[in-house]
Amino acid sequence: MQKTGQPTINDVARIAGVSKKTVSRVINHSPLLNGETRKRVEEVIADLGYIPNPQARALALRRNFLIGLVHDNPNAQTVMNVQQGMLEALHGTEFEMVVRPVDRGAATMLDDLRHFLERQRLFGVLLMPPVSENDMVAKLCDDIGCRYVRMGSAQLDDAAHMVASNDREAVRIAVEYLVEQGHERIGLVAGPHGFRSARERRLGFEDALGAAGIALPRSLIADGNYTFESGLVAAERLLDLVPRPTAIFSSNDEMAAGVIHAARQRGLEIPRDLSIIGFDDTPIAAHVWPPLTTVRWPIASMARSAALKLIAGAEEEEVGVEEPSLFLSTLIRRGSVAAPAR
Amino acid sequence: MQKTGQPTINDVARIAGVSKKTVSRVINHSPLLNGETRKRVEEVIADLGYIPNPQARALALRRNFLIGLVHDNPNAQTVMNVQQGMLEALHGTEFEMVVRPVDRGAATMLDDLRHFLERQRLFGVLLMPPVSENDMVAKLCDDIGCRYVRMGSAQLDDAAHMVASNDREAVRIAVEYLVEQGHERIGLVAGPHGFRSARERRLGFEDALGAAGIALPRSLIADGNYTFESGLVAAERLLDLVPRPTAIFSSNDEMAAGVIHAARQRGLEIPRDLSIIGFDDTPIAAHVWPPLTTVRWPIASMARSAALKLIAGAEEEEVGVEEPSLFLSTLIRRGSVAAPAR
DNA sequence: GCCGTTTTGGAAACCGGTGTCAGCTATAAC
DNA sequence: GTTATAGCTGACACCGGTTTCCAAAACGGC
Repeated sequence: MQKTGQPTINDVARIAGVSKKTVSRVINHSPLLNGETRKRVEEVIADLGYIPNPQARALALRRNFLIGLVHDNPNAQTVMNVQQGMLEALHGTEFEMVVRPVDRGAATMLDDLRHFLERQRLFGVLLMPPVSENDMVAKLCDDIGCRYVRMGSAQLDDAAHMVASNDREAVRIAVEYLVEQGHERIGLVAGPHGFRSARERRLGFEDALGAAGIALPRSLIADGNYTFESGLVAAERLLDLVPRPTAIFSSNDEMAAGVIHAARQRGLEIPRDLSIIGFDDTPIAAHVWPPLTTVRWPIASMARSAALKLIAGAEEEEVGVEEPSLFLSTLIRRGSVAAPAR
Repeated sequence: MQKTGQPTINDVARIAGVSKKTVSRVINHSPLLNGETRKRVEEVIADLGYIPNPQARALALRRNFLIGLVHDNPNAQTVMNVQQGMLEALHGTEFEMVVRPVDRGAATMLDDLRHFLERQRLFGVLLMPPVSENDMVAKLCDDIGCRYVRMGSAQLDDAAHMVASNDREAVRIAVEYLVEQGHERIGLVAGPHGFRSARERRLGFEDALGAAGIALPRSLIADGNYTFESGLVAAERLLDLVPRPTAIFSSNDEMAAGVIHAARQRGLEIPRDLSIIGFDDTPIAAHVWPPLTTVRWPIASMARSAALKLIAGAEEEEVGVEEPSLFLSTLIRRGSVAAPAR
């Protein structure tokens, strides 16, 4: 009867001279346990190096110790930042991270997601934008009974289910900075329709111009889809305008890189001939030339906070502090903004 | 006795009028089954939309349907490419992806990994460079009985456990291209010590110069650690040399972006005054100005292939074709190379 | 028609935990 | 001293699959 594998709860119980159930109580920090017995069991657990089998717990509890990251975000850097924040929160806990990309276009997206959630019985999921902005997905989680936290660029939901940044205000501050520098003809490279972040950032842009009493002709707004190429195309249109805008706010850094590219291709020097501000503060912002002035989006901190919110109460230690649900973005001033040439 | 949840194997058995065991045989494609019975059971399964509970299977089989991605790679884009390739391979299967970063520096790295593998009983793991180059990790997987596939820049192991690219040859071809253009003073921004990829790329660099009969003074080799900043620092040293090198090969794109940055800061025009070739072909390569000539590293395809290797045989359909284990990188010619000024 | 061999299906144990509930102690109240 | 009460503890069923063992049925050779 040689035991080959890892110790089980039965081994612990036998050696400690108690029942499985008692060991289970120790593991789960049940409050109804005699100090004496608990201590003895804990010693045996430490002795054997016993670790509860996650598969067995998952079966018995009808719930896995997995946190899902559901995303359809095309930006690799953003997704990695979120993963990093999540993993930071999960580090040292019994939770693991499962990554689940979804196809926002697909008609079967909701069904696929439902199957995934029902099958895997995840402990909870973190919803990244833009899929997090889809109320149907949140409702699906509610229906199935799967915990979730949404991440986004504006409050959509109660604080228990949402971690948001305040993009509108951050963009307003950034564009006001352009105005302070003396810019009056400022172009906007907007994000894709249907993205909440795109809408909030555009609103912030309009807020700033409105407050400064600067008119915003429709022609100064160019659509993009958050990719480098779309930023390049949008910039080409904006730079063809007469008179040419002296500054451009791009709704994310990758498109801002495209704007820089387009400007350089036609011989414009940045920031002398054109000022540019981006959004996100991905590494690309620091690496382009000139370094990009941009709005730092604290997405990793948001993800960390969201993950902590998700597992709050499940862990041994009490959380104590409530996780914040609103994060403020800050303007990072680098070298892509100057006063307009007179 | 209202059943609320999803159907179980018992429901299927009861309705089909057979035993659990028989249903289990159908699910697992046991060959010893009457065509008649099998068909009836399959109908009931389809009717009920029955899906075997992964947690229960994991417990009974002592093996999870999770594939781990173990990595300590600092490059977000590379990690995302690998994830994408893996997920592509896993799509439509019963496998999910669990991401597990490890801390290469930590003394407890191996122990942490062992605990992770023993606890979670993953089906298998994919090892990304540079941790994949650590033979201790491979040995650990062997000891524990966890399947694994290593990804890397050169063959380290038998084909069943390894998917490799041929960096040395790819770099040789890239540097030969510089030589063909007339460059004779070519600098190298090397990768960090201890990285196999860094070593292979350096060897390829030396191969090309050796074949061309060009001497390689030690001063033309600058160390980097794959980050933008290290590329910038390395380039500053190389560009201070007299005579100045007319071309630089950088062991990855991010450092190449740093080289471009450094060159521009001192007023050099690329490619007129300095030719640059990178490695990886991450998006940054196409987005810097001028667009970077680089070696495309097919990391996503490699990851896809590695994942398929891992799950080969576990899936219903026979794989049939053997997955390739050696991938060739190709030179992507963009705008950062020209003949040296005379 | 008898017996041995092969195919098929069921009962029960098992994987390693958790929940329910009854029973056994202490302690407190009378 | 007896009883009510609360606090621990353990026996047992259960989560939903897989596996072992065995019996029954079907088949074939003599």
